[in-house]
Amino acid sequence: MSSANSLAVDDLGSAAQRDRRKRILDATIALASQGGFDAVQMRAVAEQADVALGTLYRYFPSKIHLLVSALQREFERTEVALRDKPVDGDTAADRVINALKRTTRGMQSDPQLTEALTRAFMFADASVAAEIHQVGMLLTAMVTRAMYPEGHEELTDEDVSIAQVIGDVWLSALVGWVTGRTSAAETGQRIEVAVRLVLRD
Amino acid sequence: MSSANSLAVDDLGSAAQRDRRKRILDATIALASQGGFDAVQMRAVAEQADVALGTLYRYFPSKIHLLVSALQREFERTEVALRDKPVDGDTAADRVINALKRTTRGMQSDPQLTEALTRAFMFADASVAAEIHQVGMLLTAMVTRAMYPEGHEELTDEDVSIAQVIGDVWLSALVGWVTGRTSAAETGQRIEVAVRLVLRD
DNA sequence: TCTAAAATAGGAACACGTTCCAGTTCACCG
DNA sequence: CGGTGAACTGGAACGTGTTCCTATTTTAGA
Repeated sequence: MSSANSLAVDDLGSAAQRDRRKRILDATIALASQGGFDAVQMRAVAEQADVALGTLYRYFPSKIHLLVSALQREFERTEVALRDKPVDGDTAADRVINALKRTTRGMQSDPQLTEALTRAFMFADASVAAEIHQVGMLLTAMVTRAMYPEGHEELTDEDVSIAQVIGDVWLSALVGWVTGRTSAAETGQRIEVAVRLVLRD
Repeated sequence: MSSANSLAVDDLGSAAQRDRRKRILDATIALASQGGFDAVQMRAVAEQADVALGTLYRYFPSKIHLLVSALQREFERTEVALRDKPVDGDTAADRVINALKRTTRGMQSDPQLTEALTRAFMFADASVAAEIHQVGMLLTAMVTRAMYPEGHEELTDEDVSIAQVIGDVWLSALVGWVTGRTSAAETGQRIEVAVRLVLRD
């Protein structure tokens, strides 16, 4: 549980290895997108990625690690997209709401994928803490960037706390939507209300 | 999936059935308390509750239903306890913080149980929506009661939104603690910061 | 009290996540 | 080039959630 993880973090590896990793994550996303969490079966992922089951487990030590890593990759793309094409809005609250709505809309356009990734994220236990933490950082980074779009100097503790609260609400709202308890409209509403509560400029 | 659930909600049933249900939930809590989510194995629950496996599934259609129902029962007890012995505090924020801290402290005194119940709650899918919704209602009820301790006439939409936001943050913080990402102290801190953000009297 | 229906017991069987192993291929070093 | 260890393949095997089936017990109604 300490050595052996030559691939654990973002450890390079050969080009062939990077390619295998990519194929695995691609297969994961494809299966999740089609059938959600239950459809991401380790044997199916291995087959579709053209690797042996044991190899799949060498790259990702569990189904949850696999899905959270997929979520991380998707989130990184989202973050880059938001960076390339920043949201507009006159106040911090408006910008944050727009950023989250854009992201949420993207996820809601692929409900099965969102269900798979969200449930994996929520189900993760302590062994996935590192990956979970990465995703959390990305999320608060996206929120704080929307709060302060310009190349910004310093974030206060309160800024970070606010971003965390917004992130928490966003996750809970997403879980509510994924489990069919709240509609897409209600989800957006709930996020907007929360942002306006904590960001009263 | 539509009829057949004569026991789904809180449907009475005979005294023997109520007793079986209680034994099952007791066994669930005992096993969870001792070994967490993984220790709540359906065969073990059935054996400890002195019930056949098929009977267990007649009462609770899945492990997640079982654990969320256990969470619901625990939460109902918590809610009653809070009602019997209301928190004190001069402002709504103080009272809410005290109520949540008391509850959180209770859960943190049994980490394995909390891990089991929290993870089940977060992993639940659409088929558990009803039970999940109950728990959510209990949570916001606890928060709004702390906000307005007196027999209160009306809650505004904003009151409910505020309580929801607080509940969301509390759940996220709990997940963070359960997965070992945040310490107990940080968890309390995070909740307090959020409450003070949304409840500025 | 007798009988039909519902509930329960007991346990086999299946699905999928996970582990493990024997054999093969690949990458690098001398 | 040959050898050595790591990585990979293919697949068997195991554990636990879930389903299913038959025999037995309990319950409710006539």
